[in-house]
Amino acid sequence: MYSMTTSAVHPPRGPVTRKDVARYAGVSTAVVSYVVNGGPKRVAPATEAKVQDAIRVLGYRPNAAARALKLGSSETIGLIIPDNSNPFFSQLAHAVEDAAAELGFALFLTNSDGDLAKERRHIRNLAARQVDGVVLASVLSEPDLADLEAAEIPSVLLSHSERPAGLTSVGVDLAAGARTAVEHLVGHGHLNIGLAMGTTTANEADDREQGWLQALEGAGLQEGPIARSAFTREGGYAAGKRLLASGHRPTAIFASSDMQAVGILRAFHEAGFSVPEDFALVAFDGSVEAEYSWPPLTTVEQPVRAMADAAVRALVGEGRGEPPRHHVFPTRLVVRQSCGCP
Amino acid sequence: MYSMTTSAVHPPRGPVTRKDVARYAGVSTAVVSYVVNGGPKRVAPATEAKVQDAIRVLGYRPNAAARALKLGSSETIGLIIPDNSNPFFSQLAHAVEDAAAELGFALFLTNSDGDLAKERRHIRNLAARQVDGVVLASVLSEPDLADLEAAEIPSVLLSHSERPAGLTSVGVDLAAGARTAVEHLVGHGHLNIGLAMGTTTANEADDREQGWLQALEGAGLQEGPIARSAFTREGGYAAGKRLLASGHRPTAIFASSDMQAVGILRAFHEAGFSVPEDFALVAFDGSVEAEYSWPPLTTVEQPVRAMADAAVRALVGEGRGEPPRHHVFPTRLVVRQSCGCP
DNA sequence: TTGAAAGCGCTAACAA
DNA sequence: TTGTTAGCGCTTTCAA
Repeated sequence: MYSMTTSAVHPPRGPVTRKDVARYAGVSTAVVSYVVNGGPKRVAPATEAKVQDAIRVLGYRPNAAARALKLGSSETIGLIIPDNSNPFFSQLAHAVEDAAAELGFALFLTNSDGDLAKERRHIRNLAARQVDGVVLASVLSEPDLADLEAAEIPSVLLSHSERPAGLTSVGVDLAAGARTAVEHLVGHGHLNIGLAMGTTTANEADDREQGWLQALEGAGLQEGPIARSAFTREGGYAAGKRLLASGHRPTAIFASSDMQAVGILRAFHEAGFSVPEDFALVAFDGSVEAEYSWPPLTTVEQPVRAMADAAVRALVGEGRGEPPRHHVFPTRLVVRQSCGCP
Repeated sequence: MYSMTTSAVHPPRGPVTRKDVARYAGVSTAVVSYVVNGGPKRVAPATEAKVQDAIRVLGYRPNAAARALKLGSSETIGLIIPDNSNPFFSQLAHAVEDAAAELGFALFLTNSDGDLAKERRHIRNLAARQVDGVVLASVLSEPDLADLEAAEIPSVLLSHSERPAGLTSVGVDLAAGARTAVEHLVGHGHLNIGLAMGTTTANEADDREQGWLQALEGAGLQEGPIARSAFTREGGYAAGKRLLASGHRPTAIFASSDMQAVGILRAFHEAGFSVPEDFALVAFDGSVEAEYSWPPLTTVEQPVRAMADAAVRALVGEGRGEPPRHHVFPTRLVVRQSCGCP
């Protein structure tokens, strides 16, 4: 008789499960689990070898959904940003991805496009997907986190300097950063320093404006003209044109984002002006694009990587479960040429 | 006796499950499923109302992990790109997210940073997470998809013009795009047209170089100088300096990416040259940054949104399950000022 | 050191 | 139209 006594000759149909591995290795499914997860029980070296072998031979790959169901955690975090095509946010997303990956978490990326309804939908969706946490760069300073709270999903807010009540957040000191920028302009001898201020859908105060004001007051200078527009290249372009047309034309401008500064640069170039000869310009964010504009932008750099680390750690790292707190990071003025420095 | 006959007075401890809803609404769990998913069986309007009510009152939210386990699909796709801080890829990621969201899929974002080992790790990880498909902008033209194949996860390659054997891919006709760009430069009367060519980790031929060559040949022109460097701003900067130093200095340059062109612009500005007066420049990609450089870049635009749509549809939309094919999209020359046009 | 088995929450086939 | 129920693949307690 040559009858087969085992059916494990060819890999089983469909995906290989832990059961197949157990059968092939001649152990129980529990042991396979212990081997795969390195615990919680120890396994005899010989047994472990058999299991590892079976895993390799069968090409076994654990099913994350089953694991997530059992554990109640998907080892995943969500990120909601206004727009991944904005270099500041794309750098942030990259950093958050890195930080999450280091802890074994995958990253769901979503764009709200500055749309409140979309933001809310993404929050809902992420909650339903049982993410272990969400990093939210909201269009509002007090976003609606009800869905996350109901699902007991921790969240951290990004880029808010004012302390949101009872929420963990990470950001920079916007006012201090802006002040440094404007003081630098004052140091160059400018007396009429304008402001290109970004606005979000929710028309909230932004500390960068305060910082600008404080620096002006500190130097005993009058308020320069203000142009409000979106935090984008287009917004900056429009603001630049308006500033040019303003009755009391400034000799220097502080822009509340690199993107706006890039737009302003374009408006000035088109009008035949040079920066920094005709106008000095200092921006905010410290994104890569600022380094490669012409002239390279002097800008207030946000420590994106550190912020991302802090956010992720607060969510799923050692900071998990700690009481809400606001992490403030220092900014750094990166001096290039747009301010008038050589 | 006042004993309670039901325990549904206050919401149950822990997360609300479909069972709680069923109990509260006085129906079976199956009915709850039918209501939540809108099928596969019809439910009487009155019953449906009761269930909806229970869902609202209890604050029920379906558990995606359980659903994924049962269905064998997580309604999730993965995206692997070299670098989300590169505007071309960040726009692509944004577009892929949009396209996926339209179909109810969430997006895992991962960056390979041009690192082959990292790319492989991400592929593995996405496979383990049972994504329903992955869009891969690989650093290689023939990436290692073994893990995806073993898990029977469909994949599509992005930005490859040569047809990868047996794989679905989407990209543009690089040679044709490059040809158009160079022909435009020829039309401006340039006789010595250089090339700034990007290189990836895997040193593979790129059809943009062919296109440049073809246009030159077609016009009976000699080959201009070539500078090879990374597809980045830094790479372009280095290439720009090399081109400037080259013995037979070109009067026009075709750059294989917007980022390189931005770097070249910087190199030229620093050396005191103007574009397009001293040098004409045409780039490739059509990213937003090209519009706001100075001067604005004439560039070969890739239809990112359409490409993302095609990729996602091939993965999880109507294209799913169809035999592998290569989707080629046409490029469009966006004429701005860097080429010498007014 | 290993195994048996309960059960995570959901879907859908089948029964009523 | 509604209900019952068998798993999906995994982890881990409890027993051996």
